[in-house]
Amino acid sequence: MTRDVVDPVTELWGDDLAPVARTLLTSAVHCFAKRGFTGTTTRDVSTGAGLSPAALYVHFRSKEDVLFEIARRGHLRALEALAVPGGTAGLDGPPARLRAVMSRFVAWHARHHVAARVCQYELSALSPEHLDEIVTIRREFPELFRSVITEGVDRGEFAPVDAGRVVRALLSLGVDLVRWYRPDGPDSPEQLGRFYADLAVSMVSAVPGPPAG
Amino acid sequence: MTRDVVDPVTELWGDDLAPVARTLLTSAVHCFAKRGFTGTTTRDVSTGAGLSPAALYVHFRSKEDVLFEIARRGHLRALEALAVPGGTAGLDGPPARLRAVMSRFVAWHARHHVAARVCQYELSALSPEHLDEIVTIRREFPELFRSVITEGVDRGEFAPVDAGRVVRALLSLGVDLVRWYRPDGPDSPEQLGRFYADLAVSMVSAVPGPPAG
Amino acid sequence: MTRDVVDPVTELWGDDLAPVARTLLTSAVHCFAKRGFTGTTTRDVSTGAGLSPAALYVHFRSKEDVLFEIARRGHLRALEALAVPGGTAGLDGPPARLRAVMSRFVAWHARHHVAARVCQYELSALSPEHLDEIVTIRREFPELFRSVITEGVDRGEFAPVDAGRVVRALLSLGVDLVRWYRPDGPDSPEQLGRFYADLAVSMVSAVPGPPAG
Amino acid sequence: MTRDVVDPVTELWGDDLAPVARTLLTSAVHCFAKRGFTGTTTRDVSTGAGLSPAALYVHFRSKEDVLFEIARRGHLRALEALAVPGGTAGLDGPPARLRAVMSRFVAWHARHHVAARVCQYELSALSPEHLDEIVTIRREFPELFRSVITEGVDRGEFAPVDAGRVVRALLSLGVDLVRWYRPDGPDSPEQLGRFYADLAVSMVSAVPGPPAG
DNA sequence: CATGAATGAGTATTCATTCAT
DNA sequence: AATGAATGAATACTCATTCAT
Repeated sequence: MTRDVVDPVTELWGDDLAPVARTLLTSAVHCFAKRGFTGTTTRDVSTGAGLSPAALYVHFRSKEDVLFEIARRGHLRALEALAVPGGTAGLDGPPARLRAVMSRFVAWHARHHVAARVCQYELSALSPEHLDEIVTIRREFPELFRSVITEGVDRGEFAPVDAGRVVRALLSLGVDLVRWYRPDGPDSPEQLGRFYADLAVSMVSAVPGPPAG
Repeated sequence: MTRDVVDPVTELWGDDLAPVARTLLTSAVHCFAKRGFTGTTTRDVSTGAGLSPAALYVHFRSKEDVLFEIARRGHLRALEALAVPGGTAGLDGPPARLRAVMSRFVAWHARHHVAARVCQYELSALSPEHLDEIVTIRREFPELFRSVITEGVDRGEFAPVDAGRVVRALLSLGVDLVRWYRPDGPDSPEQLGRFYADLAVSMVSAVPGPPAG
Repeated sequence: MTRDVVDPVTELWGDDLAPVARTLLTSAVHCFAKRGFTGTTTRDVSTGAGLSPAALYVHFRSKEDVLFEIARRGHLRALEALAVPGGTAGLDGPPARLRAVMSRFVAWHARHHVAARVCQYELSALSPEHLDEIVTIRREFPELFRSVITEGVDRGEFAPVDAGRVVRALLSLGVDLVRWYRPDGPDSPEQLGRFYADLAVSMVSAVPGPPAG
Repeated sequence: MTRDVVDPVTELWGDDLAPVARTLLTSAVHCFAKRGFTGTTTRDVSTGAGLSPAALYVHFRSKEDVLFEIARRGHLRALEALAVPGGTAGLDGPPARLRAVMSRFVAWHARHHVAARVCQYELSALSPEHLDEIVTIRREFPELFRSVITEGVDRGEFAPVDAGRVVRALLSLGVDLVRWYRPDGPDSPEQLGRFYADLAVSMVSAVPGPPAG
């Protein structure tokens, strides 16, 4: 049951990358997360990987390219985490599906809070072309949430909420946790996921509301 | 009847600062929000204020000192916005008070989303001493929310929620919106505040929940 | 008998200067002596005199002009100290005159070691024209020594030494002491002057020498 | 039979330094000697070595570090020049040993007058730690002279002079010459050394003195 | 006379990147 | 593949000097 011995950062990179390149990306994630993209030097990244400053350029075209690889692979991995094999098809109805999507989204961001910080806060350092590519992937996330919400509303299982606003709120909860989550805190990624899934459900439930007078 | 002709950034600075110093802070807020602290040059800030690069040092000790002044004044202003004169004393009960605190918190962050971005995302560039000073101010925010939540729970007007987790979620919603809020979007700061106040209330309401079986 | 209560630096400036200008020169001497001309800022000089940075330019044309005034007045004062009223005319013969010149030269440099350091080590920062003016004054010093030595040699009262080389050695002794002299050391300026006068005499005395074989 | 084709500055650095580092030190010596440490820019040093401004930082940590290396190596070399293999052991008695030490000290300073100027006049620009290290080395020089003088006095071969004062005078003669010595002047380093050795001997010889009455 | 504000020209140092080895 | 050396272009900050008040 020792599922979690793997470093949450290292497990993000695929086999298509040379081991040294993966080491560099991992070092870059830690550097970018701590000091930001502009606050990190290529020397920081290289020496963090036990290499000379020039080594980075053997594996990547530029510092920006390193960020792009992190962002691209990070976003794809997060998407995979939501669209698990079998998906939410087997889940009976919108509430269960909302719980599933929210808890997975939150748990992934908690578990990968270091890499996710880079994916959420450093995108503005990307070149326009690279940014475009990432933005295209990112559009999937609100879409996933939106489809669940609208289905629930349409079916009458959710209160008639403004889907766009609720989706933004749900995404905010998942994204902002990379700013404050600490693995040595009280909640495991999965516990936090369950709690936030409860919040999601409460957000789409009818609320007594203030006295309508 | 144009409600707000004043620039939301400029109105943050007090009369104790020379006009030129205020112009510099305003320029710095826009620069830091767009490119981050390390991605901004002192030249960017100065020329953004219509001055020579050296002028910054007539009014501030260093680039970091500029950030500190923004963070200090920004946080104090945000706190003022929550603890308005008269406060929430006249409001009848926890639900109304929760609505008041949440809507003000959210509206302030939406209205001041540019400055707030700097206050939320650039603090790690502060010196340890300056960071300490800001962190001390920041502790007030969760405290304000927590007191409302616990009172509501104690009185039985809220569901028996985990106050710490709920507070973190509420703060997250307010904070993260500085990442995506655009004033030309569909919601005014006040509208967004009301929507998020509704969400806050739903979070502390008993939820039908999944059939407890 | 309280002859020496006056600050040795302040007493260098004449009545033709405004009191504030004298204060600035005094501050400049201390700054230049401690950090060198290039290592001193005009701000150092001004604030050392209790004034704002701009005040310096009310009294002097430039930082270099301050150095020039120090050098000019310093050199003239040193020259005055050697050519005392009555001079060495009343002294009977070259040995007594050599003692007089050397002891005065040394005592002046010891007493004014701070200002003298500036006069000896910072001249290269002067403009060519100003340097010329100072060099012209400086030529008097070796001349004074040389005339005493050559007279002693001609009269047969001194050994047939190479006057040029001896003069350079005597000047060196007087000049270099500004590098190490401390008023709280064992020797008063006058004591040091007497000791170096003895050395001067021994330098022009016939020495047993190494066995001429 | 051209005696010295090697550049007196370049020969100071050891084989442990990369050739480029030696070139930079040589350039720095010339710059520091001419314009002083604070008056020299790192650009001056680098371009004086035929390199770009950034190249200095490939080989040295800072401008101050360059000065430290010059001072450290310069002082050690000067010490070596005095304590030659075989030393003064074979020399018969204090007078010969005094001549040897003084002439070597003077000749070294004359030959290396450019580097020595930096070693003598720019030490105040060193960091406190580096200054300490140099001061420790410097203490050897007066000690070397003092031991010769006191031995001569004790044996009765020198007049009963005040060793401390005489040592300071001898060091002054050697040090101050770096201020005025020019290789194209009348004296070669060795000639000057011999002349100053004569002066040293005369300083410790009984002098007819003024009639003791 | 004195100064607070302002600035053009630096000044030490850094950094992303290249390239010969 | 990896690196030590090298560099052009910054980058935060300084400084001598000016000027309106």
